[in-house]
Amino acid sequence: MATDFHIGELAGRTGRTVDTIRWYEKQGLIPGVARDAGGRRVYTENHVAWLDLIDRLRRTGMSIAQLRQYTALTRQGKAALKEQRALLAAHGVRVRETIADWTEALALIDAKVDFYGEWMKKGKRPAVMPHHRAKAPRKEAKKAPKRRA
Amino acid sequence: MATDFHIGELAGRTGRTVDTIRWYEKQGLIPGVARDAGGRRVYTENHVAWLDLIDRLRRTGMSIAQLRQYTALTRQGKAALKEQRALLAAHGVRVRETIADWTEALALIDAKVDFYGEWMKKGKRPAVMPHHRAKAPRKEAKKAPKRRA
DNA sequence: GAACATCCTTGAGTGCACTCCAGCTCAAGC
DNA sequence: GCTTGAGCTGGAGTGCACTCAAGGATGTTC
Repeated sequence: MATDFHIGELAGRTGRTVDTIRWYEKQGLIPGVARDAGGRRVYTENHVAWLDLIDRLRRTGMSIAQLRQYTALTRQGKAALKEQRALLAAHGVRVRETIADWTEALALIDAKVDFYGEWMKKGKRPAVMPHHRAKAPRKEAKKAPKRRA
Repeated sequence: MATDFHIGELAGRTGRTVDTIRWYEKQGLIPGVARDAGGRRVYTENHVAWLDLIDRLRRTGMSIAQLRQYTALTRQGKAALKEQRALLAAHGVRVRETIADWTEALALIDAKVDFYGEWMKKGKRPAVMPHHRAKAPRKEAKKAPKRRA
């Protein structure tokens, strides 16, 4: 294929940095990276798609360690189909839980916003900002995203 | 009030560790902490509610820095109502965006799970796992949660 | 009044996910 | 054939949010 390319282009097309891509590879998240005569990494369209998937999973909270597992499974191809499916399905469950958690948080946030609105309008603190206890005091649910840039 | 308590109980009731609570205070996230004769921190029911709110905000991706800002505003009480509301409203917008993002990711994950299911059933790779390109290649959206315990 | 739990402060250490740097090689353009 | 740019490796550094440890003081229980 004449359409293969080097790391710079992959970085440009996937929105991550060259350093991150190399680091991902070292972490075992990028299978099938060839080298050209000069020792430079050569990528294909498949790598773009793969990085996009990785990105989606990362952004929904999958850790590098889990991604490494998943990558290892895909490397085995057909032989590990069941595990691949299971891993992704389990992640789907976690994502659904997190969405539910965040949706619940949103209700509290919106209620607080309204509360401030009332307070401002009336000039005095409204009766109740009802005790917004975390519903499951001991549940120790998922933690928060980190955002950058 | 005879119902006030020390840091250990607050930790127990809010699900965080004693160290974390002290660290939060140092970060400016816990206003109105009194001390008893022996120099120990004394908390009230309000602190439980406050920590629960903090927790909700943290878990939906608000950084310590933003929480510090918000805390500073609430310390000003009525005087900063508008800013308090604005900060929370802005956070609500980010939460909504993230939920949308995660929901979208979920569609991809479910599609992949189905894809694996088909593959397993048919014994051969289904025609398309359509190119799951990230819709906005350059958008650089929110990053992922961190989970622990 | 001795043991033991709980609290205090200061400061260092941890884990994760990058991110940057130094010093080098390689390829392409002029 | 020399500069320029992109890529290479190994390793150190960063930012965030805790987490732990050392060395003491205080309070409670028997």
